[in-house]
Amino acid sequence: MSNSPKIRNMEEFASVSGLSRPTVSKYFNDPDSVRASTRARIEQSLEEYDYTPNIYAMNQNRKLTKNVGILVPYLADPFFAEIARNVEQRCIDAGFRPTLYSSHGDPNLEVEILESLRSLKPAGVLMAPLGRSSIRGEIEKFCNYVPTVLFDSNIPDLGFAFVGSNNTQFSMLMAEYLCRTGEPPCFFEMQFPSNPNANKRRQGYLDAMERLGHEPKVIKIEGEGWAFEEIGRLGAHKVFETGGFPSSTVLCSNDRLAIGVLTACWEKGVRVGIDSNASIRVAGQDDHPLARYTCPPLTTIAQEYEAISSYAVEVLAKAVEGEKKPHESKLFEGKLIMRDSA
Amino acid sequence: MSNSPKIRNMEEFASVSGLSRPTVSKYFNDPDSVRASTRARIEQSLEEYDYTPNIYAMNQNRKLTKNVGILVPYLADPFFAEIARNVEQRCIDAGFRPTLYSSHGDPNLEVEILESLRSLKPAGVLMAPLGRSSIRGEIEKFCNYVPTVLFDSNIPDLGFAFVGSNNTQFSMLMAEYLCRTGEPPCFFEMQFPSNPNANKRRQGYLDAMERLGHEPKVIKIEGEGWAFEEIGRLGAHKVFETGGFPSSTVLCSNDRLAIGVLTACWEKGVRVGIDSNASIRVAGQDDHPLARYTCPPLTTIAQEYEAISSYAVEVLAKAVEGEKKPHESKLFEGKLIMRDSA
DNA sequence: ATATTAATTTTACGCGCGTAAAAAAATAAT
DNA sequence: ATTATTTTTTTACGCGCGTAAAATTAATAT
Repeated sequence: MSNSPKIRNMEEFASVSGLSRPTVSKYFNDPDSVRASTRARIEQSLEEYDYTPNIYAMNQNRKLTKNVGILVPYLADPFFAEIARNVEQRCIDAGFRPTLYSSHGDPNLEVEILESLRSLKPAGVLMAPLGRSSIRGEIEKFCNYVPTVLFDSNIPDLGFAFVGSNNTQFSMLMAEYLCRTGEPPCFFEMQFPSNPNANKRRQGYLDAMERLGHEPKVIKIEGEGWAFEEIGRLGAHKVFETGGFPSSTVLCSNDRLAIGVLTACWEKGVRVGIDSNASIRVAGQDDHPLARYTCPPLTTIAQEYEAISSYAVEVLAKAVEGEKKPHESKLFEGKLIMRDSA
Repeated sequence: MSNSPKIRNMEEFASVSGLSRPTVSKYFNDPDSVRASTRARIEQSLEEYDYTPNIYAMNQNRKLTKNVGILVPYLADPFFAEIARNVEQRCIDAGFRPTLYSSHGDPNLEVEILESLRSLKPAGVLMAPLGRSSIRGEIEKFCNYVPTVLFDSNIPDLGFAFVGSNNTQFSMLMAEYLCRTGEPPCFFEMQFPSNPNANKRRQGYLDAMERLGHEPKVIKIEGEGWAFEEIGRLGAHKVFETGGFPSSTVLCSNDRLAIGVLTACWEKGVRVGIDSNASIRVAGQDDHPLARYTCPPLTTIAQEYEAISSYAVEVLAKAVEGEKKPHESKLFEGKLIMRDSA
């Protein structure tokens, strides 16, 4: 920072601090591992001399780096961008050095990222897998080498733990609300959902309908990939062409599908909402960042972003420290967000 | 891959390949720097023995790593997520090792990321700055150490080059279209835009209006930060409360503001679009990934994602190779995307 | 076949740090 | 003050690789 001579390496920095290099090295590994007076001296020199240890030399010999990989299936989905931001911040707070990756919806890329991640010797990885299309064998191999916590979407018995939402509860909560306030909903989903959460949500819907004594009606639409809005839009149009929805209330498997349905309704001239001149209600699930801004604003179920993020990082920290325990599956409940679409 | 013994380092790998370590090292730095027959031998062993050079040992002594940092201002904005994905892919194609970062709208974080980036000795950095709130001095310092190409949003004379869109042309194109097809538009923007592109867009609007002989009307709304949809929504409500828009056509500075305006219109019961029973037209700029799915679908100007991405990486590659030349500013034109909102 | 040039191998050193073991010093307990 | 304990210093080695210079080999030209 100052006009002091440039420090070239830890040796020189230790010298100007009046300490030995191993002591300084110890400080950088864990500041609390040195005496308070020593720590103070190092931190004072640090302000004066502006030295940063060479990250490559550090990690070359360290058993464990502080690196943590964060892998999400599709970063262009604001939902994942948002949760990734949360997780990233928690990692920093926990003293890790997070790096963000996206599989961009491609199972091969997902594996490639894991492979390149291994060469970074990460302390741990937080991974939201693609889901159905994920190549389980490869991910399993990875988990044997690197402590991995799965989030958002589960792959049974894989990794150290899974942290996510209680998707069954999501749909049950919404289905109950919709039944209470109007015609019992039909359920709108992709025929082959990319993500196992969709199955849980369908089941939650079916359970709720049975318990309330209504006949469940599930609509499965075609479409592959991660362009959910377009899939929802085309699916809804197909429904309109083939007699329309079996109920005036449509519970979508997720918000992005719902956004597509809203678009299709607009294109078809169908009014959506809860006021008197609307003819259909549409609800989603996830509380997508833009759900508040659809027309009408989307009634949905909010995920516990912060809780999921902080718990996932908490569990990962334990895994990194070598804690052994049976595979845990922690689920957070969702909250109903009532807006004007349903 | 096979049942062959595990390779521990480059020495061993060179040995089983029947070559010397320096030759193998040379290969990994640049496969084309060794004879074809040698290359073939290495690649054959590579398949058989599954060896990857230690990335930390490599980068410790290399003058230049293959790392490239990609920094965007706000990753939860799908527009930036999408362009980041493009840029990332181009970097990989060019043989770099990209890492993605987001400033999350925070100027201090932007600087922090640059600082931590320096310790990674990156070959270069592709940076979309926050804009107005960016701390120019700190970024300038960084650019003196690391070849940096700015994209999306410019900071005058900073970095090796700037690659972005011709924002003046964007607004001119849209303003002309709107004048041609209906009432001349007013311009809707934030009072203190976070991003200099907004100024270019306002100027393009003003120029077009003058040239076409219409009186320009600029509406400046309050709001800070990156929650553009909410800022647009609240701003539009304020406009409605104070006499309404001065024109039945509203050209928004960007799509996210426009999405907020659409929401406000819905909440106010104002019909948006180009059909007979609509009372207002709304247009955006950027072709946000969700612009197609608003109700009504948003008329907008599409950025040349691919062209910007590939040109930015191309220029960066030159900068990395040490090419010296005056600061270049490359701008790409936008395309009008006609939908139902205007 | 011989000289010329380019590619490769040998040899050798260094990078910046982690880390282990033993010796010395500082602190705490008795 | 003496002993026990914790912290720091010394000493020493190694990690996996980059890279320079000299020696060797292979490819090309004459």
